[in-house]
Amino acid sequence: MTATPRPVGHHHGDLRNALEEAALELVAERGANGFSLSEASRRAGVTKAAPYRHYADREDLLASLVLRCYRMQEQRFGAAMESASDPADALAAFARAYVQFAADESALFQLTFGGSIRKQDHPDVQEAGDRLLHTLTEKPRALGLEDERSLDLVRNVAASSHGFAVFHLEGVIPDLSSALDAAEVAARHLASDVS
Amino acid sequence: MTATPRPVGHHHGDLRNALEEAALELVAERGANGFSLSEASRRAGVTKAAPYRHYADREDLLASLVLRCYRMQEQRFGAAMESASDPADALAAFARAYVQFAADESALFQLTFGGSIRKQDHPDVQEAGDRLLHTLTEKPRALGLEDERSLDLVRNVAASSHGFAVFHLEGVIPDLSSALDAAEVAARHLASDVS
DNA sequence: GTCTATAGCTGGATAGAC
DNA sequence: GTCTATCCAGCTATAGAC
Repeated sequence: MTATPRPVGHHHGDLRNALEEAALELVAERGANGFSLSEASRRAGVTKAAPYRHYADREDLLASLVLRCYRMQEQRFGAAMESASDPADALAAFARAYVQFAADESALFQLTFGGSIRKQDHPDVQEAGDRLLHTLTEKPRALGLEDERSLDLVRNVAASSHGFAVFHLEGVIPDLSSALDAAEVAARHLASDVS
Repeated sequence: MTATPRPVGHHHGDLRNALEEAALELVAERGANGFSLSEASRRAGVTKAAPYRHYADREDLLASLVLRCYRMQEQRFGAAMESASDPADALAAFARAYVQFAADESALFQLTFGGSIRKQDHPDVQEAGDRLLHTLTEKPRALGLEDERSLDLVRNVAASSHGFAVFHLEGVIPDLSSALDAAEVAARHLASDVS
């Protein structure tokens, strides 16, 4: 969104990236469904045959973006929790980072969770999602939580935060600060749970 | 889903309904994007010109389904909270009903929140969503909460529950009972909030 | 690794008969 | 209120030249 995809003429070193950026533009403009290989190729400055050198088909490009989403989340959420010194703070930071990510990367987020791709058909995507969850449990675990408890909490905080993120994007909670705060409050409550 | 849409030949009394049922079938089979007027018409046993007697265009049919979703939610969530005798119980019941609804009516739910329609373009949809939220605040209000507090709580519980609903549908929390329980726990925590 | 060209299909929407 | 017929646009995907 910030990186201008240069008005290219012929060949760039990185068509994959140009196509994926164009795809995100399309999703941002037209909604989760508004993506087409043809239009993305047009915007990347290549013909619509070119993508097939890099992707098996249309879905494959989308799947690549979903993977990118998981990778970015792993990085951002990990960074957000890094400096926390107890599980509650870690989960609070995670919740805020979750909502913030959805706001910052709304196209990617919508694409990942808008049902645009059938994740069952892409084992690597499915697996990346699982791995993300497990990676994120490491921090709270390192801060003293049991394995299973940490996994449960991370999953529940993620779920709850997801709802606040969606409600923010949908305009039900228009104010980002409110959404961030609400997600954090919910996360801290879940973290204090003793059941 | 339970009502077989009869193998019709010509004219039914209720093409609108037949088309909308077919649309939900399509969403269930192919994902939130898998809907097309052509295919829905085919399944309803009419030509693809017929829908235009009932809908301005493709989006109009989808919008009608989103309205149906809001109407059903209003009814189901209202019923769920009915017998509650204090705000916490009401919100707990609301949370469970929210997740249960998503599970029962997953096609309708995905369609409503999967970005299939641009709600901005349909003022009636936007308004129905707002009204739903306000209607739902009545019960907790009747049980003693202040107006603003009730609205905030209902919105936050809805958001949190939404996340659990989505995570259940996405397979992150595969077990429905777990999702229901987790949503309820989160709701009760939010309800006990004093900030 | 990208281009041109093309095949083949599906979908949205309209006009006019019944 | 549905049908037939038709138009046009857009998309996915492949073949073969450069």
